[in-house]
Amino acid sequence: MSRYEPAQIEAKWQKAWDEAQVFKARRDPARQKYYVLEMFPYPSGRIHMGHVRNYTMGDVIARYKAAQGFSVLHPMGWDAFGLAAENAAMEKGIHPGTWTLQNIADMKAQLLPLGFSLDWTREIATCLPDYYRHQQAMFIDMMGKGLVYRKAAVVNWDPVDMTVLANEQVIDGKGWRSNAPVERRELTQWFFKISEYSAELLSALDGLTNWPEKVRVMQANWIGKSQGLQFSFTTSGAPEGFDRLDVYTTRPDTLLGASFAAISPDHPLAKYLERHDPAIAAFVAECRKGGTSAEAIETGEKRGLDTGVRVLHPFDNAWELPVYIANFILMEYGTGAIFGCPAHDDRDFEFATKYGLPIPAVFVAKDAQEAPLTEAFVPAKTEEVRYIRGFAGNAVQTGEAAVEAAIAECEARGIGRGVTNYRLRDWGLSRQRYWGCPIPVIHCAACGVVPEAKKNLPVRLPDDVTFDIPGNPLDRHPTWRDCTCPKCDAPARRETDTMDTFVDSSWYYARFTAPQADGPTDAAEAAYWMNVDQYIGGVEHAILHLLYSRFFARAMNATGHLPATAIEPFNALFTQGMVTHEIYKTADAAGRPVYHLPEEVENGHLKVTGAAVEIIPSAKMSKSKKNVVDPMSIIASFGADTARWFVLSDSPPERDVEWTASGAEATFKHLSRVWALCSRIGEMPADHQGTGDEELARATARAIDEVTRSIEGFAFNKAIAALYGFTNTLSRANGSVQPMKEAIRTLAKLMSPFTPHIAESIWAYQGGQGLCVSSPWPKADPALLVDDTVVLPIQINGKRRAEISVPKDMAASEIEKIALADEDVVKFLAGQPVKKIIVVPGRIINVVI
RNA sequence: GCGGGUGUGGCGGAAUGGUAGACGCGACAGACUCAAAAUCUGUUUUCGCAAGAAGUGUCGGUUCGAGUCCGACCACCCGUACCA
Repeated sequence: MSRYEPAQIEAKWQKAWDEAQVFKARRDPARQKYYVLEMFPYPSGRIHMGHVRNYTMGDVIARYKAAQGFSVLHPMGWDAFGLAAENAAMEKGIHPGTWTLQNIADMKAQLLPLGFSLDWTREIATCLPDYYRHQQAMFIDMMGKGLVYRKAAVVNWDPVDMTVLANEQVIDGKGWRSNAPVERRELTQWFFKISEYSAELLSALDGLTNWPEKVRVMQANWIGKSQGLQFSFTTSGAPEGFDRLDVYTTRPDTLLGASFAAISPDHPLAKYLERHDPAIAAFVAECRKGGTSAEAIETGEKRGLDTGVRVLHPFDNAWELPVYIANFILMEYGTGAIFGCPAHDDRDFEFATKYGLPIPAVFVAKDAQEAPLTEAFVPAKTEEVRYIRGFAGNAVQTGEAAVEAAIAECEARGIGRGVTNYRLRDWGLSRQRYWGCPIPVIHCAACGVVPEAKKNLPVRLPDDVTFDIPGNPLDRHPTWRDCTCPKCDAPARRETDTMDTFVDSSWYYARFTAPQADGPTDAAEAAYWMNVDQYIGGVEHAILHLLYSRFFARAMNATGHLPATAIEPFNALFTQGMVTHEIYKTADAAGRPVYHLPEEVENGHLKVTGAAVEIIPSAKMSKSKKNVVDPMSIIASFGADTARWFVLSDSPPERDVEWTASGAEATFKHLSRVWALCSRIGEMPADHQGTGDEELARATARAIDEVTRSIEGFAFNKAIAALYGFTNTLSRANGSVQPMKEAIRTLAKLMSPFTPHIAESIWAYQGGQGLCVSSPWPKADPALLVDDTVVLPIQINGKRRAEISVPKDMAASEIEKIALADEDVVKFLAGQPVKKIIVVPGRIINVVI
């Protein structure tokens, strides 16, 4: 065997796999299927270490499951619509489609050398009409099922560029290009009725036992089921038509601590007053400044304005509360109006203090006296409190029981009713942008809003668009926009909004099961391949993408595109950590920050100019900060197997990992050692009789066991540690020829999910049958996994003082005797009486004195 | 602000409530070499000559025994509905 030259062997084996079509997924009813999917990439143009890590994990699972005999589906595609393409169009004058397709080609060329076991015949790109026509058809089907509707919603509006901004494009409340203060503006937009599934999306989380607990908790909190009281305040001094003010509260037990009521600036009452009162109009206008994100709203200064309107406390009509307009109240949640109880809510306390409102306490800590509060008293749910203004029912209750009692009592008094509320809002899918899936709807003066006829699908994006002026080019494209009504043939206008790109990624997993089907899916293919058995991706998608996908699968079932068994599309989920890197920063003459790629920097200085760079510790790799490590240079230097092994070797997959290149070189050295070991074994004389064959067989069994269990548990770093250990054992072993060959073939097979190319070479060289990739996974002989003796540490008062070696199944009483007779133990006891001795079989002995 | 997570040697990390630091990197020493690189062998938590002591972000608790469980905090990361 010659030197280890990855470039040569990797190309050779990739060709061999390709010719044998080993990764082509075939529907085989005789075999159990396994569908492994990694979150498909956005085609930014370059793959980065995060991609390599994600796809290598998926590839390890795919190759491992194939070796276990499963019929594996492992596809890849492109989440190809999105904002970045339009930004590129504006900056570089290149068409978003051209830019995207070129990026796809570039990224695919970078992915191929990594040797992933992907079925490229199923490749899809969401920006192609072949894909989005089915999305449009499903949208029309969903309209038919009442899952789509229009309503007004707020967007970020850049008043200078006269365009809608994404939250990402709002920086410190200002437009990223214009630098103008952003305003919140209402537009009529399209929505999916995801809220119709709130209860089910929540309860079905219990069944997702192979999802990370944290993701289920985050989704549950996001859906946010709450039990509360909805009731009406009677108003006083309010304009006509506003006799009552509906509020929703999860804390009706604190109703007697009410100090004020507050409404959202988008509340109908606020809008009415805005038109009639200049002071209120000025305040509401002020509230509309800034972006729409929850973070911007919640972290901003809490401000309010007394409207002059009063509401009457439902328990006492003589008790009036002022009604404020407050900038932190969201119209989307509850009724867009609240009552404030400053004594028992931090935000209300801050508000009441600021505006000089009373702060009456409802309860105190059990043994405390009532005293003026210096901060809100918000006890943990279980904490015992003493109600001093409680109602009859909750005076003896705490926490949730008090809330329930309060609801019951309010209902009995005819004040409101108990209501289950969800925080989850309907999914606004309208985007005022070009590079997305057109919403297949036509606005007709006579017929109203009409879905496009299915025979006219796809509604294709026009190619002749320009990005020289901000805004949606579809709006100013008359020949595309003008059309005829599919119902009455009258001249009509096309919807110019496109779909949120989350729609594209909410059903791609289903499309992969039949990427060439005439409809969105094929019933037989979907029935065989769905669900995804293992889904792998970043934890940043824990809520939105995964929740939208869960909703969409249900919608596809409702519209006949997925079977009822596929409404939870992902059987198991694994969330991987990010790949991070230092950021290298200098400044230009004007003091603006300039970022540098890692390869431009050496020992804290720029290679070219020698200028010192500022090193910002570590952050998620992002193009704008230039802290991306290009995997291609590692593949070029050391090969794909090194890159694959290294990204999985040190860190647990769910944890963030700081990229360091030194480890990559070390991995290459290790693979070279394996190669040399393989040569050495291959050159052994055929009749060589060695020693320790029994121990080698035990080590082999242990390696099979550890690697198998580690892969099953997504502990790839531990699988690799076990492979290091086995390699070290094997390189020190001096066994007979056949056992040595057997051991290294097993090593190759165990390595093959991680480093498939070198594994094939070793397999072939050591006389393995056929291709390594198609060979079955080894099984460990259970008899070789158990040892006859165990070493037991002996603790004295919890500190390790000695150890003894005893037969595996020795009785505890025997172990006690031996332990107490141990020389070191006797020395440490120094004659003191033993109070207690704890023997944990097979584990430890603790002597308490 | 709110929801979720993470924190262990010089570094990445390992450890069903049971020997803290597996495995790897780096460093150091030795072998080989005229020399270096490469390779191989060994050492490597800290303090201490040793015996021993301390030690898993901080403070407190439960336990025969805590990195692991509980409570309070600190720092950082992710998400926060138009980045994907």
